Amino acid sequence: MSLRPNVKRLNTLEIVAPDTKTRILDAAEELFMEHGFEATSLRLITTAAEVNLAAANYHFGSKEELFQAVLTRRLDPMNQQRILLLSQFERAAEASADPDGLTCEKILSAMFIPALTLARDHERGGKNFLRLLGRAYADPAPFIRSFLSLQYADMIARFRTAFARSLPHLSREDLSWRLHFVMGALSYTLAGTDVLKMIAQYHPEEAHSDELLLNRLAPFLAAGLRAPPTVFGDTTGLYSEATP
Amino acid sequence: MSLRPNVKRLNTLEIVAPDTKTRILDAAEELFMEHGFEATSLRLITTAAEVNLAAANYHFGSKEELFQAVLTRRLDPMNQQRILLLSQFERAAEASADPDGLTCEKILSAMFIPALTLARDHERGGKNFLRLLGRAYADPAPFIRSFLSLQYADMIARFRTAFARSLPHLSREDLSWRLHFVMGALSYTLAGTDVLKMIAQYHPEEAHSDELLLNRLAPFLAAGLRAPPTVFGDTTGLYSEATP
DNA sequence: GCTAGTTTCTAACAAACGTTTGAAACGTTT
DNA sequence: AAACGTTTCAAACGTTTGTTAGAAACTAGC
Repeated sequence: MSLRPNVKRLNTLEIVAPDTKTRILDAAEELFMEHGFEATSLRLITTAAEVNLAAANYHFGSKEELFQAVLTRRLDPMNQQRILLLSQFERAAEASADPDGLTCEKILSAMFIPALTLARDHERGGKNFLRLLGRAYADPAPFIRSFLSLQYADMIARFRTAFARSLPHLSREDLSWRLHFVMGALSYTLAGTDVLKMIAQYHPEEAHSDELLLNRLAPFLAAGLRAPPTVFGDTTGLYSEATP
Repeated sequence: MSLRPNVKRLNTLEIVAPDTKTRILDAAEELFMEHGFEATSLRLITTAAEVNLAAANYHFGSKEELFQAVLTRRLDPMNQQRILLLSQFERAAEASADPDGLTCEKILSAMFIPALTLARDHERGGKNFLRLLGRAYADPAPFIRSFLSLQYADMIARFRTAFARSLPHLSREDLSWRLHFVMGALSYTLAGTDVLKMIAQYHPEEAHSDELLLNRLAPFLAAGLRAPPTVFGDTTGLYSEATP
């Protein structure tokens, strides 16, 4: 795999600028992150990409399709990498004849590592993309919501069965809720700006901030996942006693 | 307190339409939620509010100030209610001479209940507002970020000390991280559209969906908060073994 | 029925919006 | 050097953008 994908390489040494399509995607990724889908204009994108205005519509059809292309470019490989990593972990656990199978932490790390790798690899692009993803999660536009749930369906289904095997005490409903909470904490953490500040605050010298993050988040979520199941009809009194 | 705040009440019975300021706030709340700050135009807002265009600038000064007014209107009371409820819980625990003080679940419920109450009380407004808040969290615009961190500072500080008392085994750093994760899961859950679908899927007949949500989320997060503290310099091998 | 103060209104500003069209320029293959 | 399919380009379409100035309409006190 090339170190700089989508960059035309002539002869043996000379490297020319990325082609129009890639330059539009790069500029769009940054600007959609900064302003959101609706508020980002094609003029702003094509100007930043140093490309003619009509090139966006020519290569991608419409603004919506461009937005989906920006997401697909990184989201699709990331989710496939997650599935691949999970399968590797499962095979390794089978080979060692581990009676308990995979731990929650292990499954969680199969979800996190591809995201963290993405954030680190593409210097600015990766972090920008995760923040863009965080914005997309919060956008109620129908075409974004249906696109995202379609993109995630396979990967979520795959991890759900893995968690179900690792957490046999949970009902299907409990597992659904807790998977939802896990996704929330993960996307919020990866998309937020506060995490960077927090790492800088406590470990200003540290270089391996991803590992640091993973070692905080995985135990927290694993403990939540392993909590006792919800008792049917349980009223802990947490809610009722404080509300009229 | 009136059942319908900001609604002018004449004599004893007659109720007239809300005043211009409130109508602008209501329309802005819904439209900012739907389109985000940048992509929502003052013309769209004032048209929906059935109010003259210039009224928005006259009453609020600018679009940014209008946005902050929309947030402050509900966020400020909600956070004050959270602090109040936490104080009530603390006094009750002191009165009963509970040796352990407040449980995590109790502190968490002091955070959740005001938010859930908000979502239920104002029929559409409350749910819209929480989703708007979710969007605002994901918006990197500087004036939004600084406004939000200012709005939350007091409330977060208050709850941090409460959690610190309840979780003495956690270092200051561990607590910071886990509070961050808690806020992430909470805001993601309250803002998301998927929660409503999930409740409808598993409990289509149920009416008390807030209590249901609280009874799922609080135990999950409490278990995460109570997880063993991070060991200094610990490398669980979760990260390193799967990355080059 | 006048006055003072508050609120609403019309009108206007230059600038930017997504998309389409048809011509110009490009690199390859006959 | 002609003909090809692909890509880039300038120009234009009718709408819409946040904000402001000043006129008009309203509400209250006297």
